[in-house]
Amino acid sequence: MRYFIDIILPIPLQKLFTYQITAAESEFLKTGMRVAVPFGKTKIYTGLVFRIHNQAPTAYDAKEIHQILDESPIVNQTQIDLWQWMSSYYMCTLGDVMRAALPSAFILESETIVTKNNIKEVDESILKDDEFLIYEALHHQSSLKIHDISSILDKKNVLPVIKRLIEKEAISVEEEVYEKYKPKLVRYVKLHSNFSSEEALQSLLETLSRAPKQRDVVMTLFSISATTKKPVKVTDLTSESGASSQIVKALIHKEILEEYFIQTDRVQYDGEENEASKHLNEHQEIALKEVKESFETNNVTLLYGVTSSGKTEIYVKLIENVLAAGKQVLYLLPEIALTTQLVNRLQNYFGDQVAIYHSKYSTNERVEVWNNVLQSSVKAKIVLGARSSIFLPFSNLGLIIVDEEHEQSFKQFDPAPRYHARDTAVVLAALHKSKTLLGSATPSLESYFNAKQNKYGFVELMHRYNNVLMPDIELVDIKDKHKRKRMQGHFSDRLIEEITEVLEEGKQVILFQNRRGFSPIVECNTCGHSPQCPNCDVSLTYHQYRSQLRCHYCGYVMAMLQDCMACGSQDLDSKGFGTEQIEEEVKLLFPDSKAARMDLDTTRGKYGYEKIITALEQQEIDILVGTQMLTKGLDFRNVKLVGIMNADNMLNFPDFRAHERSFQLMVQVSGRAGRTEERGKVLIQTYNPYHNILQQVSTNNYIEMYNEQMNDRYNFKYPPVYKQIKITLKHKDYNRTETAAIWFAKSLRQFFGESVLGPESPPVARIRNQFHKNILVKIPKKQSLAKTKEAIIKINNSFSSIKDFRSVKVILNVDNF
DNA sequence: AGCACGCCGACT
DNA sequence: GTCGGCGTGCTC
Repeated sequence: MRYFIDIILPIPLQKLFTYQITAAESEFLKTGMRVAVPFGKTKIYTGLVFRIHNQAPTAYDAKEIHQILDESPIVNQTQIDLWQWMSSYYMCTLGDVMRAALPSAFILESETIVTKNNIKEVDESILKDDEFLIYEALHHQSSLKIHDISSILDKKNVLPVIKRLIEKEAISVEEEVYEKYKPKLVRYVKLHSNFSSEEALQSLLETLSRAPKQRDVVMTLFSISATTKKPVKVTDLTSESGASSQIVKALIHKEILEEYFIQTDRVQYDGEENEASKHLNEHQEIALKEVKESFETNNVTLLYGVTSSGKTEIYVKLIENVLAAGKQVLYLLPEIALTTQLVNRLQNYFGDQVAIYHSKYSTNERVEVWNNVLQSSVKAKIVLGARSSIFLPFSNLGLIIVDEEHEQSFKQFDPAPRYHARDTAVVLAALHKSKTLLGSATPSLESYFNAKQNKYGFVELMHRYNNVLMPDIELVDIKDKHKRKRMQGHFSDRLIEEITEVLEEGKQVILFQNRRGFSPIVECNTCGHSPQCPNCDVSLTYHQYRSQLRCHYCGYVMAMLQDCMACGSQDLDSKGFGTEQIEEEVKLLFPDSKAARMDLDTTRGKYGYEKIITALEQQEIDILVGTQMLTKGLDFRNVKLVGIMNADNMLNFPDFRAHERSFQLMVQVSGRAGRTEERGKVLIQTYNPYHNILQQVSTNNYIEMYNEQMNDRYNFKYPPVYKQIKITLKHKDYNRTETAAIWFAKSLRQFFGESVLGPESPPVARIRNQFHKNILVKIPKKQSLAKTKEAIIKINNSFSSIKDFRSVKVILNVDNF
């Protein structure tokens, strides 16, 4: 009997790969364990065991595996089931899903290691110059990596040289796989065992009397271990005794102290233990009861609670119930380390049972969380994380909460798998036979639609906590203000009045402008030329701080121009405005107040975001200018006024969801105002105060917005009424992209007729020197999604068998919103 | 996706 | 003449 395994490789290939194993290996291996396998001519890849069987492949000889990497599975069957669902629903390969799911430290790659061939002496005269250089280098170093060789020879392609050296039997190469995850070891010290007896200790202290500093260290060690009765960390010892690490080193060297290491988690919560959860008010109690009732008949429930209604407290009560039943909880929230505020709250209630998982975590930190979840450790009873936390190895999930359910950052756009974490969470919960709670103050149309169709349960929470009034929203017509010359820069007289008043009261202001930088377009007043990105079809955005022009699509940067590139005129003007410009105007208008800015440029780095939030909480900032980052669930006690600088640029965004998004964004930003006793104020500046969406925002009328938008969605066949798949073609040659797109669309029309839209060039037709074309397939509810996808895959296959089109990249995006 | 192989222009 | 550019095909 022969044994084989089918494995998933982290590459975008549809097929699984079959390798040979021995009988013993077949006993040991389980689905979900990692193996290192040779792949292609040289490389060694990490694969995940999918299936163990006895069917020998017919078309080829299966290779043997290189190594088994795990003692027990790191991925469970439920996860594999989820991966399969994702790969079929989102039209990507299992390898794509695997790559996204596993922390990168789990996916090892081999590195080619070059060593000297010691078997026989090499006649150095037959070596050419570059060959000799490497041969020579190996006399000093026992092994070299490809990268080292590149730098020795100072050229990119060194493989031919290596090949020649192998032929001359001067060197040999091997592939080395190494573990990327390094457990964090903390250095501890204790008294060397030589001095365990009373006399030895006595004589030691005498010897040390002539070395006062060393004596101090030893005495400090005694006092620390006497008070804490725990192992003593080297860092604690040095800081307590004030001695340098050199002295400790010397003591270790003299065998007076002994060092040892203990493996520790990188992320630890060392705050206070459980604070009892808060009492719910009557509205929250009712909502909680309704959610529980809803879960009796529905797998998914939508909790629609206005901003500041205290949804979190309801979540906390539900989490308590699930924990009491001995199950795990996944709490999903939108991207960014917005977590801080919520993390603190949850840790106050649940202590170190809360684990956190998001993109700013290092790969080592992720492995630790993964392992804690895998072992159902108490440290990971509750996982709080961004979209990728749906991939963690839960074994008995009791509840998934998707907070701020409407947020678009739950959808991954690039790379594949292009999944929506909210929808995937619903499937994941179903696999665990548990429940999903979606929460939002501005539900996405699709979730509200699902609730209305009775697909989801529905619970409302319409009272703000402490009965704080909803903010008072005022629309300011800046067209009129411009006419009457009542504008100063981008500030209307009304906004200035309100800001002044709020600042006098000692309260804070948030100004929202959904565009970063100083101004998006720089234009020459003489010839009208404006600097464009060389790689993308967009004009460069002026960033005054650092005086640069930048492309927001590819990251291209150049110094700000002194004179026009086309005509040399020095009369340059900037059109449009971003957060930077607003911040500057604030500083001019309110010189006595402290202004700060929060956008992608100021929140880089692991703690960039937190710093600004803390400063705002500590009231070190009076006026905060920011992009949509501001909307993400922040809870500020002292903010009384929110100003939206320009509502029109969001409303006019060319996307079928622009109106829905604008509504959500504006309601969410408005919710930041007046979260305590006092009623907050919101000013929205716009050229078109009669726009329906603005009217609906100002009256907080979600239902009216929903009905009106749904009407459009019905009429124009958009989601959630129709399903939709977007196909994007990319290539560096415009004509080829176009012919390819026309061919693709034509083939699609043969199947789907009028449901196919395009091909169309997106607003930014070229990004990073690649031309884009979009085709949209609209799928009526009654049309089979599976059959549609099958047809698309078939078309895609015949597409890529056409020679001219093979180099055109095709991106399939299911539910591209 | 990588990576090797193979075929063409621009340099020592 | 080689170096390195990229188009093509394959990976158990």
